[in-house]
Amino acid sequence: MTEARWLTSDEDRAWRGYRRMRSLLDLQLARDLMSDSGLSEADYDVLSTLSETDGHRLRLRELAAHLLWSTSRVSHHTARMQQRGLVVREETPGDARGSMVVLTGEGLHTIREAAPAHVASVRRHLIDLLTKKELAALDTLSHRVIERLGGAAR
Amino acid sequence: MTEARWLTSDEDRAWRGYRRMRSLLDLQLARDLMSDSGLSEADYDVLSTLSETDGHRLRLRELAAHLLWSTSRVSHHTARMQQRGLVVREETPGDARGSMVVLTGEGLHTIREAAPAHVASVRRHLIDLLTKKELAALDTLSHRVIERLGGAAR
DNA sequence: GGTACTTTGGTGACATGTCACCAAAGTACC
DNA sequence: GGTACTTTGGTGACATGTCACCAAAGTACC
Repeated sequence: MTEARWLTSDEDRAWRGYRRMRSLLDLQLARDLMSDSGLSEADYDVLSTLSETDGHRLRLRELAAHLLWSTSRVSHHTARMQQRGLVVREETPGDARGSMVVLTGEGLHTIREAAPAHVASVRRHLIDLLTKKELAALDTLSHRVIERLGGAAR
Repeated sequence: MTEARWLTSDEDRAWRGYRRMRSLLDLQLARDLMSDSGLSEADYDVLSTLSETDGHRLRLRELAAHLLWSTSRVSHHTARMQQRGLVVREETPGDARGSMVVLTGEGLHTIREAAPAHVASVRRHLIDLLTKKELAALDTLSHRVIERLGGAAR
């Protein structure tokens, strides 16, 4: 390791701040989302990812790649969401192994109802608290980190 | 709601970037930590929190407050860590309900061994990728968000 | 010191996520 | 078209986290 072994006090402060923001923000957004719409963050992510695609459908493996989840997790989670009527699985034309996860009408309705309150929550607890410069810095630095982690941003 | 209903494209880009950085960084740090030291992030957080206190001990409830965990979660998790010899529970003098979670010698040794590699991982994947200004912006904005969320930073 | 209320931590049932493994289908190449 | 290999998605066992609930102890106040 050619890098310094410890964090400077500025670095440590920023790192702890980031971690704490991350935890608190997560908790708050999850609380708001559950009380406003009865959805978990996982549910919301699945629904919103699907709603942004053509035909409101994705192969299970692609959905997993978008969400950065294992296929196993997607398989289990969508099975539960299917029980609740939010998605269905359909066969993939041309690949008999394939499983398409498709938004139902109810799923689409659910995400459309849930989105405005969720966006408001994100604004209230994060976006509206940042200056233009901070927002720009967050954008730039996060995309740099993503790139280094090979995260082929969507 | 007096706020705008949607995010502008700059805001949306920053928000998605933040979320993706958060997920990728978590996965990478957890992977590094597990392969370097055999610890989960939860284990690491418990050990490092305790190691920073006087006497390397904290009442269960205080530990929960530091970690932003439920007492139930701390109870379950420390029971498992006790099995592995990393912590023990002791009675609290002066409060017969109380449970002190105390780092064992092995727990202290474990966190001391684990810390340098973890710090290096944090540097490599985040800190060293940021400019001075970005680091300062991250510090400032995260503490502002924490404050609004009533998160009485430690 | 008795009564009502609060705090603390634990527990078991259940929800969610991970891991190892598998079967079926697809692909490459002869 | 047969053989070896890869990809896809599912499954069950298990690890981890959440939730509702409880018992025991502590506190306040008369």
